[in-house]
Parts: sequence; C-alpha cells; structure tokens
Amino acid sequence: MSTPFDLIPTLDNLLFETAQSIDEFSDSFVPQTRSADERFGDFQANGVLPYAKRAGINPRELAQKLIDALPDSEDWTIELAGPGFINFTLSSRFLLRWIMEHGTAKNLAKVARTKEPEHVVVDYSSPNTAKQMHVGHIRSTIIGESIARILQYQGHKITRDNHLGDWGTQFGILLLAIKEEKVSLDNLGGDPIAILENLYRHGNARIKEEEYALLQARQELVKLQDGDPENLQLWEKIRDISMSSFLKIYELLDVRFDHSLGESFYRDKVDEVYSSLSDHKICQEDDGALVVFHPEHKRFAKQPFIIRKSDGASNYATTDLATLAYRQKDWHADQVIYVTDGRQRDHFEQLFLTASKWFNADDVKLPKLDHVWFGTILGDDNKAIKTRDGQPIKLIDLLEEAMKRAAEMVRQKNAELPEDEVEKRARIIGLGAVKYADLSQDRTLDYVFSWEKMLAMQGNTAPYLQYAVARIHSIFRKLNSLPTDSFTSARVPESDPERKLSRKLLFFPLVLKQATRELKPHFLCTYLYELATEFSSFYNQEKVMVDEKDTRNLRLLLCASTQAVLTTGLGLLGIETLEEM
RNA sequence: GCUCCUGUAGUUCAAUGGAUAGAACAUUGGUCUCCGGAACCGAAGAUCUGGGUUCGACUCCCAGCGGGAGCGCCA
Repeated sequence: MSTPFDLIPTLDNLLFETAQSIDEFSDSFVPQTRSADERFGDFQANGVLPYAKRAGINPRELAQKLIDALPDSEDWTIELAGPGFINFTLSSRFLLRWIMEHGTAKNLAKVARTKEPEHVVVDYSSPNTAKQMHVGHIRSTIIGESIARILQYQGHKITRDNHLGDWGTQFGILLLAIKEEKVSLDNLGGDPIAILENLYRHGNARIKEEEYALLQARQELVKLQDGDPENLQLWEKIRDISMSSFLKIYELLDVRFDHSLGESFYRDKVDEVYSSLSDHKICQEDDGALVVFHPEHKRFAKQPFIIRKSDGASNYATTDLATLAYRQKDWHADQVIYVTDGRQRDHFEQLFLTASKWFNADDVKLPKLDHVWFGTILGDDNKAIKTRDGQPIKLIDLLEEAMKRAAEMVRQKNAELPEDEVEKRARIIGLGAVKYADLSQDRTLDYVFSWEKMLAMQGNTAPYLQYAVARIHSIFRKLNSLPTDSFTSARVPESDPERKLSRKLLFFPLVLKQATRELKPHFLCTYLYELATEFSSFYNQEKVMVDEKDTRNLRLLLCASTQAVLTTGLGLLGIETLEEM
C-alpha cells in the first residue's frame, strides 16, 4: 500500500464519504482539512462548524457523530476539540513510512508530478534593449524564473519567453543621438551598453530642449519601422549589444529563455489585430486612435485601451494582443503568465478583457491568463529607487557587490581555500542571498531596497538554508555514506525533535500546492526556513551518530530527507546549494 | 476627481475566515571538552481608528486617517 504524498485530499475524502452515511450530513458538506498547529495535532478539519451552523445543529455533537463513524486507522488518532474542530494526529509509524517512501529528491519529483500537464508560457524579465538592466528588472526575472521552475517541477511544459522591449520610442531617440554624434557602433570598447545608455540620455536631453530634435527622433523611428536599411542595421547592432549584456546577467542568475521574441517580432502581425478587432466591432475610432472600451466594466467603460495611436503607430497593447494570439496559435499555450510591475495592472486587465472578447468572436479557446504582479522597489525616501545622482542602480553592480561581500565571508571562514573555489561559493551564496531576499516576501508588496537586506547572510536568508544543507552533507561525508543510501531498519520517530521535524517534512506537498495556486514563491521560502530551523533544533538536541543502529538510521533518514526537501525547494527558487561552505 | 493597492513588535517581514497573531534583525540572558557557532535555547515587544457581518476577523463589508500607484496616444 502506498502512502499518500499529500494527505489533505485523503482526509477530505474520508471525512466527506463518512459524512454521507450520517443522516444530518448532505453532500454540501466541505470538510476543510488543513495542516494544524502542532499543539492540536498534525491536521485539522474545520468544516463541521459552518455546516452545523447552517443546519442548525450543535457543532460539537455533529462532529462527535462524524468522529464515531470514521473507520479506525492505525495511521492517526482523531480528537474532537474546541467548538467542533476534528484533529488528526499522525502515528509515528505513518510518519516514518511517509519519509521512507517520499523522502528523496527523486521520489519527491516523481510524486509531485501532475496528472494533467499543461503548456504554460511564462513571460518575464522583458528588459528594454538599448538600456542596461537595473534593479527594477530583478524582480520580474527572479520571480518569473521561480514560478517557471515550480510549474515545471510539477510536470507542466514551460516555455520561457523574454518579451523584449525592442521596438519602442526609445529607438528614435537613440538613433538620433548616434547620428548627431556620429558614433560608430563597431568599436564601443569594453562596456558598449553603458555607452548606448549615455547616448540615449544625450538624445533624451536634446529632444527636451529642442522641438526640432523631437521631430527628427520621431522621423528616425518611422524610418526604422518602415524598414530603412541604415536604421535597421543600427537597430540590429543595438539589439546584439543589449542581448550580450543581458546574457551576462542571465548566466549569473542561471536563467535561460526558450525564446526572446521581442516586440519587433510582432511588427508584421499588428495589422491583423486591427482588422480582426475592427471586423468584430470590438474596437472603435476615437480622437483618431483605435481604442477598445468595455461598457460592462466600471472603469474601462470610460478608460480606453489604445491599440493604435492616432499617428497610426502600434503600441504595447497592440503587440501584447498579437503576442497572445501567436502564443495560442503557434504554441498552443494553455496558460500564459505575465510577470510585471504592479503599475501595469490596468493594462493587463484591459488586455485580458479585450483578448477574451476577441478570442470568443473568433471561436478560439482563450488560454488561462495570469498577471503575476509585484511591488515597486523603493529607496529610503519611499520613492522608486534611484542612486544619489538620480540614476537607477545597475543590476550587474548589485550582483557583483553581492558576490564580493560573500567572497569576503567565505575567505574569513576558510583562509586556505583556492581562489576559484572562493569564487564559486561566493556566487552561490551571494546570488542566493539576493534571490532569496526578493522571493521571501509577498511579491505584491513594495520593496524597500537596502544593501543590508539584499545581502543579509543571517536569519531568514538563503545562506542560512544553504548552511543547513552543507551541514547535512558534512554528516554523510564523515560517515562515508550518502544521503541516498537506504535506512530500512530505522525505528519510528519518538522524541519531540524527531517528531516535529518529521511532520514538517510531510507539509512540503501542501506548500508546493499553495505556492502554485497563488503563484507566490514566498510560501515556499517561509516553509523552507521553518524546516531548516526545525532541523537545526533537532540536530542540536539529538546525536545522530549513535551506536544503536535503528536510532541512527532514523536520524540519518531525517537528515537525508531534510536535505532532499531543502535542495529541491531551493532549486525551485533558483538557488543552488553547496556541499561545504 | 475616479479607481486600485497598502497600513501588524523599535525595524524588516509572516499568518487558507479557525484555537493563545509567527519569525528575523536590533535589545537582552543563557548553551560552548558540540556530529560545522553562518548554530541552538530563553526574555521583552505588535494587528491605524470607529462601526458592521460571523459560532469565530490581521483577514470580509462600510466610513474615516496615513502611505503608494494608475487614469488617451511610454512600456
């Protein structure tokens, strides 16, 4: 008999089915099983309370009836508590069985797989070409990657698409500056992207001081969009320079895209958007622009979704519609997840409404659409982050600073370590800290930037989790054994620390489900931190390498399983682990 | 003006309508012949205000107050 990976559906079913044999219950009963505070057991079902209330029955009496009807089980004991909670306390044998069956990375991965895999496109990172990535891009990149990994882990087919901003107004300005300053893009030296960014800044200043320059910039953009060979060539070079600067960052962050289909990719697909939406009378002309209103919506009845500007040019609403159509038609996406700043919520709400009407009119199945939005990164003044001279903090600087600080700590810990090993550890620890700092808080909240916080190595941080993993490696190293060895003769968990750690391991599937349902990795972070804390406490209280074989095996099994869950979980956050640190 | 988000210890953050609101940092007291002290154990300390819904509210609703954002040709 196999032990259920996620106990909640099992208990839910058991309670529901049993309830059906009792007169007072109907099929509208929802057991509401959830993990319980450890003071009350391991799982609790709360559903009797609201049900009894509705039926006008005493909840404690009804709960008792249900408990009496439940079949006896060797796997748990059941208790009535409080106003009508039903508490389940798992038997030690069950805990041991679960850990033995599921507690390796391989088995976890197997059992976490969904029976209904879907094709999910994750649209994230999406920087603008011609500019460097700055701290503002870190959230989309890190959160998007984690969500992609979480879904992929559960067996979904994931397409990672970097929707570059490579066709917008910034090119007119940049092209103007390049031509006015007669810059050759062929030898820009060691940091070409920085030079491009400076040029852009010059151009931007020019169009603000002189109206003629503004007209020229617009003209350069029109020329580019009309396929002018010179501008197109320059544009391609700019794109290449930008991409190579992005790739450096993606490599550090261990992010790889399947596609980088920017806005330019859709430039010959926007006409189809205009004509189709016009044919279906979804859009209308207004002040010379083509717009979509949603009369049924309290805000978008008046607030337009502009899909073609009055000068005839497309904008990001147009390309986003074209992009969605492409993802549906060519990729057969079941779901599309957009990971962007929360300030774009209106845009995506309008996009989803418009797409829904459009696809419906064309009788095409609309993929499930999710806007995974996150808060702004703020500075000390509670305004969007800027450096003192008003420039955004470059992402590459942040990452290098993190690695530098981590390297210092690694050297302090181990002075004789060869430099390449220091660098390797510094990368995993430093970048892990940066990722974790971002992922560990609810993404919808604004984020106050501080180097201390981003690079913190103590407390609820990646290095703390990595440290727990490294310690477990150290145990097995000493024992000349492997975490993947089998520990078949282990005894059941008895002591408080053994039991607490065991039950924590069992909650991994619940957390995975929650993080997936809400597309919020911080649930996973909180859990991993609690697991690591529980492990440290256990490890402090219980000697692992004892002579008594069955006890040692149990404790080693707990170590191995903890390591498997921590490593797996951190992997889902895009964070690597070390055998020694 | 309209709309949305947000308000929890000194600070930074958790908490699926569920039982006594949980951590970290900082403060502070301990553990140290220990299998890695990047550790462990303890103390102190919080739900903006006022109503409402509910058996039960940090959570949902209404009204204030404070902070932030969006609102026609940027993305």
